[in-house]
Amino acid sequence: MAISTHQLDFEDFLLLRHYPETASSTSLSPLNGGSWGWEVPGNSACLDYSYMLQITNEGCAKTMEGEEGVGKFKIAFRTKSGIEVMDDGYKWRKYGKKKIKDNPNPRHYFRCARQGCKVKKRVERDGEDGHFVITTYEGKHNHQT
DNA sequence: CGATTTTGACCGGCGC
DNA sequence: GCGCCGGTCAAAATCG
Repeated sequence: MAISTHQLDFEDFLLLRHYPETASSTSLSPLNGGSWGWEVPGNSACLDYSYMLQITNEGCAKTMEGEEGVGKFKIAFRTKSGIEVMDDGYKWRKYGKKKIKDNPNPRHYFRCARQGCKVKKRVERDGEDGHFVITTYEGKHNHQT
C-alpha cells in the first residue's frame, strides 16, 4: 500500500490536536468544550503525509514529556481524499466498525498490529462529502516504521 | 496455516 | 436511575 501518497489533495483539511491535561483547571471555556482545538495551517496548499507524521511525532514528544507514555496523544485531520485508509508504513488491524449517529456512515476502528504498540487509528468517511475523510490517530508507536 | 477481517453483542461513560 | 452513544472484544469466516 504505501500511501501512495505522496501527494494527496490536502486542499481542504483540518488539523486537530489534543492535549491530555493542559491545565484544564476548573473552568474550561464553554467555547472550547474541552481541550480540543482545530488548527488550520496557513499554507495548506500542499501538505504531504510526511508532514503529518512529523506533527504527530512532535505532538507526541510534547504530550509525553515526562510520561512513559504511551499515551494519550491524539491527532485528527480531515483530508479531501477518496482514500480512507492510507498506509503510513504501519500495519493496522481492524477491530471494529460502528455507525455513528452524526454520520450515516460507518466508522472504522484500527489498531497497530505490532505487539506492544497500542496505537489506535479511527477512520470515518464523511457521508455528505464522500471525498472527505476524517482520520484520527491516538497513541504513540513503540517502534519505527 | 496463520493472520486478519467481519458482524454482533457487551460494557462503560456521560447526560438528563 | 435510566437511556443513549461510542468503544471494545469476541467468534467465525476469509484471504494470502
